[in-house]
Amino acid sequence: MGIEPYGRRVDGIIPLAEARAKFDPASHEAYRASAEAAKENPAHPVTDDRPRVVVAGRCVQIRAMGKLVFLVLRDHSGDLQISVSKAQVDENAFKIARKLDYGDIVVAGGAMGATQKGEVCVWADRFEVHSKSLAPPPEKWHGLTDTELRYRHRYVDMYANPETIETFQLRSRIVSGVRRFMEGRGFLEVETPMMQPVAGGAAARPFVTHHNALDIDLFLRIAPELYLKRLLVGGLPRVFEINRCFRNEGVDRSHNPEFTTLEVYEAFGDMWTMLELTESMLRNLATMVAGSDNAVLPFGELQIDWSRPFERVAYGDLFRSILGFTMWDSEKVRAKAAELGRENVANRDPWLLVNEVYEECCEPHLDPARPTFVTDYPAVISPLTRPQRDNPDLCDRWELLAGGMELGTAYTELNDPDIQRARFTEQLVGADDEEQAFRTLDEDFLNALQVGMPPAGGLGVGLDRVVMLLTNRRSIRDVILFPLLKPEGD
RNA sequence: GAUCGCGUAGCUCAGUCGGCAGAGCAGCCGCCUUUUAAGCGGCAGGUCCUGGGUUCGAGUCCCAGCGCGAUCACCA
Repeated sequence: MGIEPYGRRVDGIIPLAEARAKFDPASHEAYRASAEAAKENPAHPVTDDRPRVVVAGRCVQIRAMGKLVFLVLRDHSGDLQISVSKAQVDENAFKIARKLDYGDIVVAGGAMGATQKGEVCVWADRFEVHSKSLAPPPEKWHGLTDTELRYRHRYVDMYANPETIETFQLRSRIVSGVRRFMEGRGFLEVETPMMQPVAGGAAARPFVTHHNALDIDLFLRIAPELYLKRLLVGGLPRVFEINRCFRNEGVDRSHNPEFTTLEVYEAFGDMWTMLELTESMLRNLATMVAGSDNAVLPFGELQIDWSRPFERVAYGDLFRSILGFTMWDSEKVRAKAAELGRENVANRDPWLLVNEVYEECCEPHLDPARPTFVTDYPAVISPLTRPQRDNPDLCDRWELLAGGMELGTAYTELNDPDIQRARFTEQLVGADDEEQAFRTLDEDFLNALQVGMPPAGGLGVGLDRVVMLLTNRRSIRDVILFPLLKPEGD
């Protein structure tokens, strides 16, 4: 047909939703009345004051009715019907419309009007295909439901399932909302190494890579913590980073090997300033998503209320209320751990057993519909946290849980280099061979603490999980554009 | 890593007791100026995930593998 199937630049395109909003019933009625009159009396002038638009989109529905073709275009803003009448476009454009395939990317221009059935549509006088789609389209009624195909061919999922593109548009607004909030509080966004010679700041297996020119192994970071604290030492009092972490561990509905975190450090703050900040930020985001101050958002079967103050409970209080004895009662803790099937309970650190009992027995009792701060964690499981002055078994740390997931953790940072070195060393003693391979002592970080780090509050939040909760997506893969899958075998 | 479930046309899915491989949509052809997942009529479309085994005969039963999902484990 002598046409360029892959298009060219087009100016003046507006989103489909914007075009739809331009529809004006009065001018459309006036046009129809004058067209009717002209039919009976050819001398009657046809007046057409309907708004004119130029739009583009991917074709998702086609109904060809002889000399009239109805099609529905879809873009990031929504769907809009285009009506192509043989009488209103040139011969070639009509032939193109007749030969249209699902998935073609189309430009149409014309008057915003409506059909006899009242469907708002563009009555095209311009019609062009700017990209042919050669791949067969997904089924139009059921859509693309195969989860594997949705993740592997996200670009198809995005146009076949509008809620997918909506989720990622919302994710973008949430992340930029986090950024605005943090900047509004006077925090400076920074970027610290993703490739680290020592993988520190969390207890997780890292990915290993290799730098050829330097001939050294590097680890993809499991946390930015130790670098952000160096910035406190260097004199930046309020910093945050939004970036990827990588953990070489299992994959499930709430874990992807690469994930996005917000980490925050505030000089002269503590776990409580971080708690206030986190609660304000999440309430802020939920209000934005809900579009009202009454921020109750659905998450599966749950209705999570983000507008009320979050629950707060001390780790030890929760422990006692559920188990009926205190966590300092190491005999009962051992007995309970043994009952839960733990091996070798006599020789293990009692606080590690406390935490295992806690995670198995207490965490499931928290109301998943209520965001909850659990405070005052055992010090043993928190080596980067400052122990409490009057009770060194505990430390100034909280975790935030909601929807049955851990959303984040914060602490009053440990800034005593001697205690920090002792903590790191204890960890290394407990490490098995595999851990020894990647968990080495970060001497430079300890050196930074010796230079002197101000007391500080620090925070880490899993942004993917925040997005899950705020957009009501049950799998982390639904909020990560390209989640990790095994390569397709052959 | 463990257990369970699933894998059939481009897509969404049926397929009975082991007996010729099916439907709808998409595609192709013809007709049609008002359709709303669907105008009307016709045609074509297969590595039944892969490899073995049992059987006269396997999409179906058995074994092994691959992929995806769910649950668990791991994840201070």
